[in-house]
Amino acid sequence: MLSERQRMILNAIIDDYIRSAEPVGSRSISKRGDVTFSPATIRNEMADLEELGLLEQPHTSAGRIPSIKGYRYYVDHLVTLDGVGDQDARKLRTFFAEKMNHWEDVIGHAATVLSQMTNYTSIVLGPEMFSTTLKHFQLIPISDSSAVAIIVANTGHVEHRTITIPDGIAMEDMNKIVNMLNEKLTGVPFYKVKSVLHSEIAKELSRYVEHCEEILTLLEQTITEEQEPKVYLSGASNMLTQPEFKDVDKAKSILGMLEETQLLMQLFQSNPGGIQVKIGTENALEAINQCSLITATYSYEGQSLGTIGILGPTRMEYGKVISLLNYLSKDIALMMSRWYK
Amino acid sequence: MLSERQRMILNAIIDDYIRSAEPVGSRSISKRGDVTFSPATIRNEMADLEELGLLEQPHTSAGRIPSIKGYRYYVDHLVTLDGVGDQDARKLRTFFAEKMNHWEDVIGHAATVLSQMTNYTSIVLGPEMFSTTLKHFQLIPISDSSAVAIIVANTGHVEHRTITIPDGIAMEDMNKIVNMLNEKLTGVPFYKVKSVLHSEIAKELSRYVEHCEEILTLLEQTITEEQEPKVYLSGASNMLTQPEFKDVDKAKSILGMLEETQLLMQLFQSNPGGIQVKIGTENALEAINQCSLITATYSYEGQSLGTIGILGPTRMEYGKVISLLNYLSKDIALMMSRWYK
DNA sequence: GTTAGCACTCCATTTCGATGAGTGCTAACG
DNA sequence: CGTTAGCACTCATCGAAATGGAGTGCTAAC
Repeated sequence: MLSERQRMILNAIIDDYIRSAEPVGSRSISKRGDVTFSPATIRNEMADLEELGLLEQPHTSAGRIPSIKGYRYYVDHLVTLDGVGDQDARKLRTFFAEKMNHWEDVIGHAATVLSQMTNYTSIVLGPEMFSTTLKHFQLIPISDSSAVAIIVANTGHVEHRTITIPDGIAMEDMNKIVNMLNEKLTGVPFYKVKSVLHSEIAKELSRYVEHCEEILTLLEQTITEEQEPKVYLSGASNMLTQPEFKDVDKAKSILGMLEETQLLMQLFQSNPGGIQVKIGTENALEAINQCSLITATYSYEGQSLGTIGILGPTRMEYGKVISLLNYLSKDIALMMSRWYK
Repeated sequence: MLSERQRMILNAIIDDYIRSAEPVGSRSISKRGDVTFSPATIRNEMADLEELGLLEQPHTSAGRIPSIKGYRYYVDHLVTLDGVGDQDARKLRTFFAEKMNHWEDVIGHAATVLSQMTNYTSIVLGPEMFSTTLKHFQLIPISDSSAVAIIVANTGHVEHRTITIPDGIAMEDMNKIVNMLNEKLTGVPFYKVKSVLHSEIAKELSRYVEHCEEILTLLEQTITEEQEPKVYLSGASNMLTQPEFKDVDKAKSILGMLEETQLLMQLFQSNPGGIQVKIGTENALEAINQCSLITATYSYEGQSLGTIGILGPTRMEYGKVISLLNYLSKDIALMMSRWYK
């Protein structure tokens, strides 16, 4: 348990370090105004905080910097949520006022705004269709042997893919089945589509359509095919403004990682809802062991749909970012419900 | 006009410099084997080449590096197209063998492969719908006041957007019009849609549908709305491996630029078809004045559809990249025709 | 418990000279 | 006359040594 004074000092050090990116000395803390003790006293406390593992010393004659544990304590107990500034709020309002055609545009654009406002990197996971329901399913023939399958969800989300139609299958038969599927599957959540298909539809169809099995399998694959949510990335180059990544090799390993969509999705795997902060080595990936990742989920009708996140150096403006993500995730939810008023 | 010997020397210098990224001295050229003159002779020629503006000297006691003009001469007269290596060819074959659902996936994936094979940054402009024709148009209602419009092109390309339906317009009326549009517009190239809409359809409809004007305007907007081609970017972090960008500020200005889709599209504006090489300051954007951009267009049925490009330092392996882009752009065309055999 | 004072540590920056790669010029060579 | 060997000169780079200064830990006094 820390004393009040220790907490003040820890807070002051982290604040300073977040601003300056340089080890903080006892003298500068003493001069800040909010901690009115002499440098010597502060030095003593700092030594204690270091013993507790909350601070570190790059070398004997330097000031202190926060350790991972120190940041963790700061985030859990000390950080003050600044709220969203006037300017940012205005920016967000104009952002949400913009008319956008695609669901995905909203999310993608949100990523851009987020990275611009924070000067960090933003990573946004697009909505998953998993929990939504099927609204419409359709095949549009393109040539003799190929067609475009279009799948619309109740959220207005559209998926489409090109499929190849095997030889010996008549378009008519396909259409019969598609019509049937539409009747039976509309309103069914995607995660149930597969079972409904097998239990209710398969037998009924088999009577009056040739090649039924084959067609059904094809369509089933088409509808249920794993559709990984899209990942939107913005402001990756902001990483380069951080002094901790002025070393090109470090920067490269992070930016390289950011290009691999697969890895990014891994980062977002544990998804308990609400705001989550992962500091330094708390992150699974080694490439971002010097970074912190703050994530928030956005939801629609109580269902968590996707995640928005900010990646920055461990020396991140936690207060600002947490407030912002909180604000934005709620606003996105709001916007979605308005969208389908 | 350069003498044969000068061309050999210029070629040798550029080759060496592309490999090493360091100023090339007369001695190392002399030792390469393909130029059998003494260092002193080579020095004389180098001085001449410098006077011609083809070479530069970072400082008096350093070797020479190619100037923009030097690279230009190299690309126009000297470069040997290596062809595509076995390994790369194999990689491309497996790439094209993969089954992909979306048209866009092919293009996006091509960008990835391209950047991996070259270790440069690849930029790919997705297919434009401009020159394709309309195959199918449809509205799917999502809620009382919103619907998803789906537009399918003859290439299998799908566009969709969410539209808001104004109060006082019945879904029925909408559907009538949509059906009509499908009849009349199928097979019409997108760039003609607007005029056909006005000349052939407007008057005919106005007779038997209420609110005709309003609906038509809405749909027209929906169909013809500027759809900027998507930009796919891959391997941006490869820039950081280049010694010329070890300075973080330079790297930042380039990577920052790469994040702005708008700017990237600018880069691709002049689009004469075939392979195009822009070296250093020949590029419009200042941010890439130290880079070269090589682009190729890919086409379908004679129509140029989009562009694939490689961005790297001016010290780029021109021969390799040009061969590769040439190969790939043709393969994409091939693939597209096979897709709709 | 707090603070002033002081010796000490160690990084960062500068300075300086040595090193060496590379040049331009001149003179000799075939 | 083209080519080449030789040589003095330039200048970036590297390492060692010197300097400065920020910050600490400890002790003793308040």
